[in-house]
Amino acid sequence: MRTTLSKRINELLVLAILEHGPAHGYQIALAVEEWTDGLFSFQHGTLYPILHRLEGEGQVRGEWCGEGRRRKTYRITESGRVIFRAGTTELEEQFRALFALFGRTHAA
Amino acid sequence: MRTTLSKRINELLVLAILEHGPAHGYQIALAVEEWTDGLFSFQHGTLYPILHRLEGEGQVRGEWCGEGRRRKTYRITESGRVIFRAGTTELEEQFRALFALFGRTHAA
DNA sequence: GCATGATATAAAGATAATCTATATATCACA
DNA sequence: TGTGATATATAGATTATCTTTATATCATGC
Repeated sequence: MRTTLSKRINELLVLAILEHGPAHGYQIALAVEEWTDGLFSFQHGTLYPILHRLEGEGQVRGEWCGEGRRRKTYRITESGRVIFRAGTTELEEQFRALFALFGRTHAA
Repeated sequence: MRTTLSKRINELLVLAILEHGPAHGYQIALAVEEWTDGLFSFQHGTLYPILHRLEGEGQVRGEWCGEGRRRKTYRITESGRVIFRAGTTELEEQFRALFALFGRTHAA
């Protein structure tokens, strides 16, 4: 499975939040938890490396802003948008196949 | 996320196949690949440890059969069936929430 | 003024799980 | 008799997350 399912989902979650507008790490973590009714969540030790990874790959762009308290605001890039759309489509196909199999079994 | 998503899915895949009838490891791997159109698959280095784990937890029962070529046929247990149904239901809820978030973003 | 808890980011180290590779062995077919 | 498919197992490398710790600001109550 070329790259871990969880890893792909985590990255898509971050991109999904940023599709709504710029946000910094802490906000992203809160938004994911809120919008999925707590079914998905991030530990910060998980989230920040993901943000750095996505930034390194050019899918998001971070900018330090505000003085005093350091906050890094992330925005999704055009490349990130393309990857987000492709990724969600692919994941949806995968889960259709998965639940088709589960459903077939339920019926049996 | 109490236990890895991938781990849970992998276990559910095995249980789903065994809900259809007894099978040995190699058959399970083939069936998963076939029934999900190659979207999910197992390396044997992944599958056999999972089978041993599930057996240890009483979700499946394995029995050596046939002489000469060693083949271990697995059957799902009653406990495994209960866990399978609960697990698929839970996973479905989780994915409904996930795709609801993705969809909301698509619309934005 | 100061302690506390929420906000905010980062990175090192432990843990968990899969993947890769290797080993072993049978069977069918050419 | 050699090759490729069938069949299981395990050690070791890799990957990714989780836990923990460190640092720092801000608001609130005492």
